[in-house]
Amino acid sequence: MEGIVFTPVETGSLAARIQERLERAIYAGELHPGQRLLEVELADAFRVSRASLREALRLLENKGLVVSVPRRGTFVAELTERDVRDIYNLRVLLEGFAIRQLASAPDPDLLRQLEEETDRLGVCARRGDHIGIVDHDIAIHRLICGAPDNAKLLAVWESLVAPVRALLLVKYRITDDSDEIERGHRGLIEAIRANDPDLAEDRLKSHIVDTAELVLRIREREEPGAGTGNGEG
Amino acid sequence: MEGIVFTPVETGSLAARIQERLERAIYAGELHPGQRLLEVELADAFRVSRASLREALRLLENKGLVVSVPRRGTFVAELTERDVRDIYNLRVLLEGFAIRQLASAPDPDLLRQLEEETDRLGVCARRGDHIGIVDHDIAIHRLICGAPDNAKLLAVWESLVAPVRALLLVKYRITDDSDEIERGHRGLIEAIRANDPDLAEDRLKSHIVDTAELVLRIREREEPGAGTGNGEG
DNA sequence: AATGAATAGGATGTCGACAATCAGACAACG
DNA sequence: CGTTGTCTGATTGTCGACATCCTATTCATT
Repeated sequence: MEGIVFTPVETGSLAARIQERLERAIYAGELHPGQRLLEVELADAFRVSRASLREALRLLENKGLVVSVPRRGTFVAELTERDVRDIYNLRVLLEGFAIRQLASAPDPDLLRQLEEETDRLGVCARRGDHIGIVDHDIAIHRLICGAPDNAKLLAVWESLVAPVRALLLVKYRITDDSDEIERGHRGLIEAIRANDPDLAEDRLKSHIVDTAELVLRIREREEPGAGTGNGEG
Repeated sequence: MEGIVFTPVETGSLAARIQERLERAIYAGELHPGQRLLEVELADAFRVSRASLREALRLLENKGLVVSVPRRGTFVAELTERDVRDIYNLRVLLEGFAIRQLASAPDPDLLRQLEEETDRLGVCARRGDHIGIVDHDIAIHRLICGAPDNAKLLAVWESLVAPVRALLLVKYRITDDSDEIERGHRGLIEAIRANDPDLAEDRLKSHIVDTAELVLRIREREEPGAGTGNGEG
């Protein structure tokens, strides 16, 4: 009876399930940034009442995937170039702090988990499984952020994960150089294992900044007219 | 038509107003940490429907003031010692980053605002106005966090402000050494104006850590049996 | 032609009620 | 005596409908 970890029991909760469906739809691009989400229409589509759907929208709002303005409606969140920069700068700060602590006192168990995720990341990369790549990429960075054992820090990081996921999907839809993808993360682990906080932080910073710049270039190429979205919700 | 700042138009929104009332009640201690919030009871008290009240609870949940577990109910959030440490460590990270940027390139206008708030802080301190002290204390740190001009960073900081406010109320209910309160913040401004990022970050860090330790001591003295609350919401 | 008001349509805000589910108490059984 | 099963009261989850407010069109006026 010890060490056993149970998978979370089906949370049920209509709102939670709807929230997940909508989240996937946003990631899949079925719902475009800026698009208005009509409550009655969606409630009808999901065969639920507006009350449940509104609750789902609230959950989405907490995750930062939609923004709702009173009496005006709810819209799929738009990420301006500024938002992207803000998010990545914040990631540099948070994850930099985390990886620095981790590299100062490497935890063998955590290192093993990091390598496992990176292995899976490599498999997905070679397979061209973009969604899998993103999942494992995020999992790696989540592990890093969990290192300081600061629940609040992790929670804050999680609040950024939704837009980050959307951005990574954009990135990996274009670039799927499997070697490059894997190499970047191996370098991080290497620096951690080497007990070198400075190197780890530097590599992490480069890693994140490079991604940000790449994502911004892709966005600019695809949607030259973007950047007029709202900045906050 | 420039420089004009409009006061936020009456948001109306029943849920928002209820949320504010509940928030104040929590700060005032009328609702104890861990206390269950019955929907029907509260809805009845406010003379609104459960729908509006549930929405208000969701808003509170976003602010981290309550935690709700599905099918079990909603409870006033409890802060464990661990939570306090996590929050203050995170503040050190966020505000340290912010004040470092600010001290690297001091903005005269921002400095003026900081001094104004500190003046008001001093007035409240000498007057023994605890709530006012907390308001201006928070306002000062909010200004600092706004320095990097990173909306996400500020948003994340705001997500910590509710528990921080609650903790500061605890602190200033005990210690109202008006000189000490004002001096701490003057030191920060001084370091910023001196264009000394290292000094500014150091002083900020001490300032925050000292507060955290003091708050923890007060809590321990007042509620020796605390610390069994949940850790996350 | 441009501006402003009045109106019609539609979407969100709010409400009260029903249904599903959980906590606790109590009884039955090993 | 401890454990399991059942029942009951209470509370959250969900629903459909009405009220309120916003948007956009239309039309009169300058």
